[in-house]
Amino acid sequence: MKSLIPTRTRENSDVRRRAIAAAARTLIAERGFEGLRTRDIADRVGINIATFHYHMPTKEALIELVAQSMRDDFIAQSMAWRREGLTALQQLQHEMADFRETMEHKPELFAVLTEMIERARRDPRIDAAIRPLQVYWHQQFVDILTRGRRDGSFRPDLDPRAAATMVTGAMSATMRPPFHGVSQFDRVAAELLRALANNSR
Amino acid sequence: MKSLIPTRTRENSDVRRRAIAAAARTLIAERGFEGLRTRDIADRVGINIATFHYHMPTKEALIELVAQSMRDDFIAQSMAWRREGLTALQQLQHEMADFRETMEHKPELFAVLTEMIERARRDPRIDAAIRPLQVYWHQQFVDILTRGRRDGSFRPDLDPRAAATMVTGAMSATMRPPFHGVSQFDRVAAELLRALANNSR
Amino acid sequence: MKSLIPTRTRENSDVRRRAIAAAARTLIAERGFEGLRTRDIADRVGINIATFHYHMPTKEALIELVAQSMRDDFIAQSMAWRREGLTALQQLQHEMADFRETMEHKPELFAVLTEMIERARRDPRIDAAIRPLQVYWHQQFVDILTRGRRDGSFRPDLDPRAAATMVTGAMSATMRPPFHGVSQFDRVAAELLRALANNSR
Amino acid sequence: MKSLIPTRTRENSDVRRRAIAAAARTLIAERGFEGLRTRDIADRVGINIATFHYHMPTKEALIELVAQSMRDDFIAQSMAWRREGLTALQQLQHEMADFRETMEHKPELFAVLTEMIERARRDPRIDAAIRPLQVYWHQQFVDILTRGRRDGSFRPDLDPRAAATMVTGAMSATMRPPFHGVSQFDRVAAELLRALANNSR
DNA sequence: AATGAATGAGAGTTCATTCAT
DNA sequence: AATGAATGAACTCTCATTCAT
Repeated sequence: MKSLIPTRTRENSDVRRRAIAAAARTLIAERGFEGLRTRDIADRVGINIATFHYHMPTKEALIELVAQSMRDDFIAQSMAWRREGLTALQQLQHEMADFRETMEHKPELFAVLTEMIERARRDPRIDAAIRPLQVYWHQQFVDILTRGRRDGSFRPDLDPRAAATMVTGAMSATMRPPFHGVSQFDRVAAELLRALANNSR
Repeated sequence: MKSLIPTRTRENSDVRRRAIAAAARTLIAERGFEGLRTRDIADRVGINIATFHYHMPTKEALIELVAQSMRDDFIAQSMAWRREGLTALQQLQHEMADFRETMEHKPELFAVLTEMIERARRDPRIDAAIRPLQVYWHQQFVDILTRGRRDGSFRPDLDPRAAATMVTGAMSATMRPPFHGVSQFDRVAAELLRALANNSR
Repeated sequence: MKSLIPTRTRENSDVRRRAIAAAARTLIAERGFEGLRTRDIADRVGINIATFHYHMPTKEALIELVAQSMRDDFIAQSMAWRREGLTALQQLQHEMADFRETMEHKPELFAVLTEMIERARRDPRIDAAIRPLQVYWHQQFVDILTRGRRDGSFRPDLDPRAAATMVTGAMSATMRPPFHGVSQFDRVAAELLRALANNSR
Repeated sequence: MKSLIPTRTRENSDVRRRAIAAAARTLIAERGFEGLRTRDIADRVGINIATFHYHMPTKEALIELVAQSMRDDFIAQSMAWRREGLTALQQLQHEMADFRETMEHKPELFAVLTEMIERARRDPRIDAAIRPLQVYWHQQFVDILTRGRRDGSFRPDLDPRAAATMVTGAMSATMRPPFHGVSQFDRVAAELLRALANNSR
């Protein structure tokens, strides 16, 4: 049985860490890892730099925390959005709509994510934290495409893994300069649907 | 007769600038902008940090130089590889082969490029230097796809601009973690060709 | 019980700032602005250069602080020395004695002041900080001379503002090379008194 | 017998040195010793920094050259302005007029001079170069005042050396902030004349 | 849990001076 | 006599981290 009182501090500490991660994300989106300063994060949270380090041993740990928080949010989001009883095509369209939604209303998320992907190249810990997110997302498309190929809505010559990379790659391209933005996304999404469609029947 | 004692090399400014840009590229590929230190560049070139600043006023200027050198190299490369008298499909395959070639033998180039794209988000000067490269590359696919659609080798419902983004996006995805590498590229390239092919005839 | 190991002193910010200003003054007196180095100041105060910058954002700010501290000290001094119920002549003699006192026991003060005056020519912030000090000092003589002219102890044809400049200028001349020193001052002070005296009665 | 040809180079070299000294003066007037950079001087003269050092071994030597050039100019000026057959009072008025003239048309001269006087405090070589100039100027007033006291135009209780310091000090005060400018000078000059005048006859 | 003060290590940049031609 | 290239030594300032309270 847990103590009835102390959760207070535990919670507070956790609240702080979350606040720190959130502030870090905002700043990474604004200035990239390059311009990320622990002091700015502390300022944004409204705490002293020493207090920051009380909650966060090192900057490395912070970055890992951010990576984990990205992954957790993403997975949570995906779970929440999970729909049952849809055709493969419908599910694909939903996935695209979700992506579009995020692009429109939370563009910082993508900014942070792309920074992370870049950093993952050199930092195994970031790679470890981010990879599941990417793999999970990719796998969703693999599943959808496999199902859709089976039920005849997608091309029979489809290679699900390669096609999933094609889909995620094409969508991702619309979140990076120079061809980013929702209108670009819409045209690319439409093209993807045509590219996957089974025209032989 | 020249002195036998190996004097410190005195190169002309242009040679030095090129060497500096090259060293900077290598270091950006290795450590990203985040870990780029002017002193390391100077060391790599084999010059004093003051000499570095003799040739390069500021770090900002250096980064712009690198961006420009990327663009120039890319355009030069494209020109060199330009082939005449090919069908659209053949030309597309050549473009893909060129990409694969670079991915296999000069992977740092892509590492630097993706860093630049990230930075372009916040730095208008980098954006200005990099954008032509991206636009040029994209446009080549637009042209190929337009031609291929006309001659019937590609789908008639193709939206050349969107499809070009799809192609470049899918290819780019294979140069970033977690699904990078030539074998991935080969599968994605094959998938792209199937996705573009005109199956109706 | 306190630790026996002499811990690095932790002072509060205000004490440190004062110490920094004092050290800066000494160094300016010794080497002028030309030779003023932040590291030397830090060394003199016994702190790390980073600690220096914790208390002092920039060198510019430091110089302004020094200017302000000069002004504050000067005004405080003047207030402390203020005497009541003296004739104009007596007050003039007191002013001169005060100047002589400072010249003899705190010559650095004048060295710093003259450096500041020189710098004020190019730096509006220093000018703004130093000017009140100069104006205040000048005005004291204007007041004394006006009073003394009225009561007949000074020449009736006296132009108080011009004469005040003459007095301060002559006195200042004895704090700069090549004719500086107290013995020079004494002779000049005596000459000033004769020059101001009302010989017509 | 001198060579008939080589004077060319000698002259050129001397011309260069003079140009360097002139440029240095301008820059000292503009930015003080604090902001004096050899490169700026070279730029102003229109030569390379290495060429500068060909003509000028060190910065120290340059400063000494400037000091000497100031002295030489001053002495030359004084000689040129020397008038014969004037009363002490007339000569005093001429000296004042000359000062006023310089203040109005060559204010940089005073800016450089005051910088030099400040530097002389710490640099014996500058002191050695500048002192003659100051002594010479001072002595001229000593002579005038002595003569004027003898002929009855100035106060009989005049101490010529102290009074000369008073005169030069008062005049110098009008070339430094905060009370500088020709109108200030005019009032101070008038006051000085009244202060020196013999009112007893 | 929080903070003001402190710091080592290093960052980019500057500058008088020198070298080779 | 002139110069492009090079450099050692310093400079101001920054930043993640730690200490003492």
